[in-house]
Amino acid sequence: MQSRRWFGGAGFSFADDQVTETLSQAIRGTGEELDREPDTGVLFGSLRGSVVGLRYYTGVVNKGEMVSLVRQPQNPYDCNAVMVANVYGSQVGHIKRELAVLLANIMDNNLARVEGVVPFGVTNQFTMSVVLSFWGREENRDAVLRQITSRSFKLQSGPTGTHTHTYSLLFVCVSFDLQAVCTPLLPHQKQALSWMCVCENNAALPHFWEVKGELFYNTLTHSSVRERPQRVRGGILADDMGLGKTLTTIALILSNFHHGKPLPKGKQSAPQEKVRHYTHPRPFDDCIIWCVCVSLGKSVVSPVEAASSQSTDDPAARATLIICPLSVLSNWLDQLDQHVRADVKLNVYLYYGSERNRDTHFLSSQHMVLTTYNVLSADYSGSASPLHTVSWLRVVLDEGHIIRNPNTQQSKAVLKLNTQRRWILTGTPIQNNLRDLWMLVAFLRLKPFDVREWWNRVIQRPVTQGDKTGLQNLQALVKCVTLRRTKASRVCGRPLVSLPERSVRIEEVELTQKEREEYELARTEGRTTISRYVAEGTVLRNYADVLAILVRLRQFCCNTHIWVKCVYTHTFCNFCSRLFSVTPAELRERLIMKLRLVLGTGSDEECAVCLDSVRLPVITHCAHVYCRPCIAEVIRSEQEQARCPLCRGQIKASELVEFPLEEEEEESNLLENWRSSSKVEALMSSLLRLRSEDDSIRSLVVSQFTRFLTILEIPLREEGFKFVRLDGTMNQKRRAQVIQEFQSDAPGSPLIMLLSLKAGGVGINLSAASRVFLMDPAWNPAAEDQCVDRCHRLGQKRDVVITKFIVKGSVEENMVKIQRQKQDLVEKAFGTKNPSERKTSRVDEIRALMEL
DNA sequence: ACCGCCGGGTGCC
DNA sequence: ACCGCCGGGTGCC
Repeated sequence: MQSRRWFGGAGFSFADDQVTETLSQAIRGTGEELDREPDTGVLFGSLRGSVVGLRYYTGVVNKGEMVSLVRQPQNPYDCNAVMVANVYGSQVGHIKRELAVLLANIMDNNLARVEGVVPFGVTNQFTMSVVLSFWGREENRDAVLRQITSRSFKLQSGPTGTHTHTYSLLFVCVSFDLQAVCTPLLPHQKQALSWMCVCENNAALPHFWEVKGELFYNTLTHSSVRERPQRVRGGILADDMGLGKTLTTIALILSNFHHGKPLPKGKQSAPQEKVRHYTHPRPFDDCIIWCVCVSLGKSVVSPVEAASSQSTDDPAARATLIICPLSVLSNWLDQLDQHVRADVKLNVYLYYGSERNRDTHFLSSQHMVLTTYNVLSADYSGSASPLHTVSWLRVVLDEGHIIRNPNTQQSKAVLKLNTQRRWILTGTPIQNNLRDLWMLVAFLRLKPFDVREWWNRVIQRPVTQGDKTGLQNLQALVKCVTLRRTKASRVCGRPLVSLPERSVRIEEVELTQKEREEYELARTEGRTTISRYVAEGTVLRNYADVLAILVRLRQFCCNTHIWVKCVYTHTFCNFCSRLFSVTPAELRERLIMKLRLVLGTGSDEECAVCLDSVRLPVITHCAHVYCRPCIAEVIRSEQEQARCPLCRGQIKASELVEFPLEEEEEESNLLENWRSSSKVEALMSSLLRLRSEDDSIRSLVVSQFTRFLTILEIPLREEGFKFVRLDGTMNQKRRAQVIQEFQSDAPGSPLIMLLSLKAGGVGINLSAASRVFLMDPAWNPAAEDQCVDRCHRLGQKRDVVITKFIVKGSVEENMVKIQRQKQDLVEKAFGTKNPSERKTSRVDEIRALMEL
């Protein structure tokens, strides 16, 4: 098998797909190490070399095109061989032997990443030039330089040139009538629907492709392919929360079943029967779709190019698979009930629960199958996954930013689905980092950027390094697959939705003298510890302690009783000074304690590897918390040299400590010693005043600390408020009940919902509330916004008033300042900071918080 | 390959 | 003639 790959005599050309496929696999790697390569290396320099043997291969390259270099240690003619391939994985040639020795050495020892660009294109059939640039860690620069000069090559400084391009815009106007959806679509929803239909049926390639003679030319990578590149059939619907992404998607499913034709309406066809007859006029018969392509200042009006049916499409595929977080499953069912006409028989199957029907024929025969990311990845990890066997017409990822980390099982499972059309629904396409977007691009199979290398080289690195062209390329790329409107956007000069006003007021809370004394005591203690770390430069190494101190201060601002005394004494008196002079059992116990501290209090800690909130948390011996899969991947790839990404301390897989199964909290203890606090009083007086003024107004009371919510239950009961509670510990069924109860306008339904900030994050609709009390500031201002959006959304009839309680002269005031800076950053820099910058800004943040 | 390299043919100018 | 030079054959790794 292996030897065959390199077998080929003179004059023999490799045209067969098998080889091409193997090569592209070689470039892509196994998929296991997707996220490992650092994008942050520095450029050591570049040198000119030559590619030889062009006439034996079929890969096409153009002037300025990027190529990838793939080591071939098994090559029978030269174990130093370096193969050159174009963006599509077709082999172009080999690096000339003498140079290959050098590259092999550098690549095999991981001294630098080597990237190739073809400066002039192909001028003859035998050889061509290639500019090789070397990227790596600063500490490897000397070694690389030595390698290069010792073999009498010369490294030039500076990068190779890039090109700019302008892109044409696409405007689409559609008018049609939807018969199966009983809810009239708002103008912006119709616009989204028509855009989605065009994305699914239009065969035109994205604008960064140009037809040049017989070839297809990619203006971003400067590459050409003979085969028409597979276009994206789908896209990203990235509208703000509450603009009706769910409804629009339901309308899409009903109206665009096959090649722009709708689902049959009325009587349902038998499962096996192919749907050919439409008993009603098809909405698209009355549909006028015109594209106005504005290109270089000239307008051309042309009908949308009809979809050329691709031979690989399974014509029998008709089912749409919807994947969503558990928390919004019920929302889909509600919306279907609400918006689909009663006489439309839509086969919807909820693929959830242990009794789910795994029969693939059954699943294929549905119109819609609803499931969750967890069910999908659970199926995927087993043998023969039903969801991966079905040939889907369409897969929709709801809250698609869930899969932004490509290392997770969920993401891997999602990528392996077999479908013709792909959609991502998300309100927040970029949350932390540009990297978030890659996974979305990969899911959509936006060629060639679904291969990590091209994404990194054309988009990620240029943008991270502040290259304007990179940003333009990114915008062009995103634009061609994304529709994003905010509540402030306008259609035909009118706002998309006229939502009621939303105002924020900050209520400053004064601590009582006793509270102030306690707070100051804790603060002084914390400052001493942290300033020691700052002086030693060990803030990150002692991150868990620092967080613990901050959590403690933040909790003191709410109510001193949230703090669990025993944790405090252990953590601060024995533990923080020395880690290693204890027995393994003690160490383990203390690490678990820290882990609980970091997570259990509800602080929204993020994993420094995936930059997402921590999932499956583990703690290292140096007391840093990561997702287990993320840190396991680091250890797997770096083996014995594995170091903690935050403090560079040595880490081993065997020394990762997991969070033990959730123990029941001693709630009684919390309630027995109950005492009020200034913040509790401030909230209660607001609520009482509100009730006396208008007892129909409902409120969300939001905290990051679930224990604080528990504390608040006491005075609420005392004052006779009817309330419900929604937090992360509740299962889906319970959540749905609670939300329904709160949203219901039946007499005696609750006026208040106690909501944990995280649980209030995505998807749910709490439009019954028009008051939001944010009890404590969050690290991440976007989390607060998202939470407020639960009620400030479509369906909200009243003006929304948000009250933020901030304790005067406390860490909370500093958090608010940092929040503002973060907001600026997001607006300015598109939220693209690389992890090392993030880490330093973390230290700065901590110093700002503690006024050090 | 409008090269470099190899090796055979050749050999004053 | 154990050289230089010429020109044909040839050519990735």
